[in-house]
Amino acid sequence: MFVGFERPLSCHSCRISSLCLPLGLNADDLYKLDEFIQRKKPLQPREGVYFSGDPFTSVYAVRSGSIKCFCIDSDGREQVTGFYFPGEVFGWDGLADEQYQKTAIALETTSVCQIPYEQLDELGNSIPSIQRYMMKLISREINADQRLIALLAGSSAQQKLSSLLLSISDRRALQGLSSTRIWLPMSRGEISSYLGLTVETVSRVLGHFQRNKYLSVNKKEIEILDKQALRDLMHSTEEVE
Amino acid sequence: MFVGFERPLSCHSCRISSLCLPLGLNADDLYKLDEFIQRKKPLQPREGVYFSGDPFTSVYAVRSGSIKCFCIDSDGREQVTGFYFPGEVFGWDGLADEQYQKTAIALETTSVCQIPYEQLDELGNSIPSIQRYMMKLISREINADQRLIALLAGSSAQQKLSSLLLSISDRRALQGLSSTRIWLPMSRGEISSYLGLTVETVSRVLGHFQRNKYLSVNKKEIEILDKQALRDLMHSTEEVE
DNA sequence: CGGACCTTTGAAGACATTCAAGGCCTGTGG
DNA sequence: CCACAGGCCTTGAATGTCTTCAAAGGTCCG
Repeated sequence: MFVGFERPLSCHSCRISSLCLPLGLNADDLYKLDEFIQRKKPLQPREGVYFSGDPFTSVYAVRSGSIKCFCIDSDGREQVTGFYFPGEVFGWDGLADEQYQKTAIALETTSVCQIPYEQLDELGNSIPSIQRYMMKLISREINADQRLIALLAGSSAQQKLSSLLLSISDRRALQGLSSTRIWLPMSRGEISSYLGLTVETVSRVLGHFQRNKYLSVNKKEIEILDKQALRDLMHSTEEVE
Repeated sequence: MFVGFERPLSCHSCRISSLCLPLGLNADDLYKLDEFIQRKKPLQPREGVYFSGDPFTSVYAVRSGSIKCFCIDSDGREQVTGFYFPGEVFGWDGLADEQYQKTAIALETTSVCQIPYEQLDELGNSIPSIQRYMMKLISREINADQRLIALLAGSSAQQKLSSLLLSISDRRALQGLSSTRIWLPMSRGEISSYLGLTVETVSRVLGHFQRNKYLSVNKKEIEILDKQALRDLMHSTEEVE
């Protein structure tokens, strides 16, 4: 059974809040749900889960590893719309029009659970708590997206990076991993696309954070040295040098 | 009964695709649904529908007028996350955590239908098509949000404005109104917040569009003179000045 | 008529981008 | 094992877009 955790902490994330525990599912219901969830064999790095235009069949929960969702916009550039870590659910973008709007690929060796929507839907019809839970999951994606909108619309490069790093830190912590030593599965280019910046800017801001001893950066390994400084960065328009 | 239309056309919108017609609801189901939808008395301009922190009770459909949703971010500035026009549904932001994350207010004299979620949920349990429809509605909000994310992350001021104007134009057309002569219910400040720009930039870009004969602008009345030019603007990185 | 608010416009400045070059790491083939 | 090609990341300098600051014109409403 894939296990998740409670509550998203900031933007960037839409967690499955433990499909098992908190919603009053009894063992029987749980078993039914578990029954049709498919554990696919691990995905290789860059391997796709679904592609833009594919017919919508399922949503997915990350078990281990990480996923990025993106689309190609009119001028041919890849636009990343989300990163998903263990315990988080992705794939709702296909529901509205019965085909996926985005492409989802693994950033590293990753395993996901496939949850066929047809069956989830049927199960939801017989078990209201499942239905209600599903709605909350989707709604959570909306909240995460809208927080990202606020971030993109109203923040500086430093604030954006800071927000993303803190979010990943929190999400890693939920997996029981260190919240200060984190490993970024995505490239600088993917970060920059997600945050609406350029690679150079991402690189420079990371350099700046490092010089200020907020972080220590070693390629994709980041150690957060001063979490409070990063948090402060986000709550004020004026900033320490 | 509030009536809606099919398919969102771009970002910025999450339409209710006619709660009545396309989903195989029979007259009976329809009656049940209609029964508990509350038509509230018209809202005055700036009057609130719900406020950030209020307990979640309902989603709302715009019948006439327009709504903006926004939150106040850490530095006290208002961050607009969406505009909603007739036929569109808002309020899902409250579902995940059982309280509204945003504040929703009327931009003009506006009437909305209140759809109590508790009852909608119960109805959904007995009528699967309603349930399924509800999921699609939410999913549509996700798609709209993600398109907005792509717009905010990857576009210039001109592209952002252009995208918003075209979207409003299309949505107005769905109401049977002119798609070229449109009236903006929101202020420049609200537009700028939504698009992640400043008022001055919005004003300048509108001026620029006007000088280029893409638009004719008279305060909140906009006439689109060259829709293709606006569309072209969005699909190329290089542009005719 | 007066004041508040919204909008426009200008000039200066900041922040992020663009362009360019070099470094580092990885994998491949000699 | 080393050489080399190709990513990816970093750094610098110049440019540009958007913002900030400032002021003035409009409009609405008392």
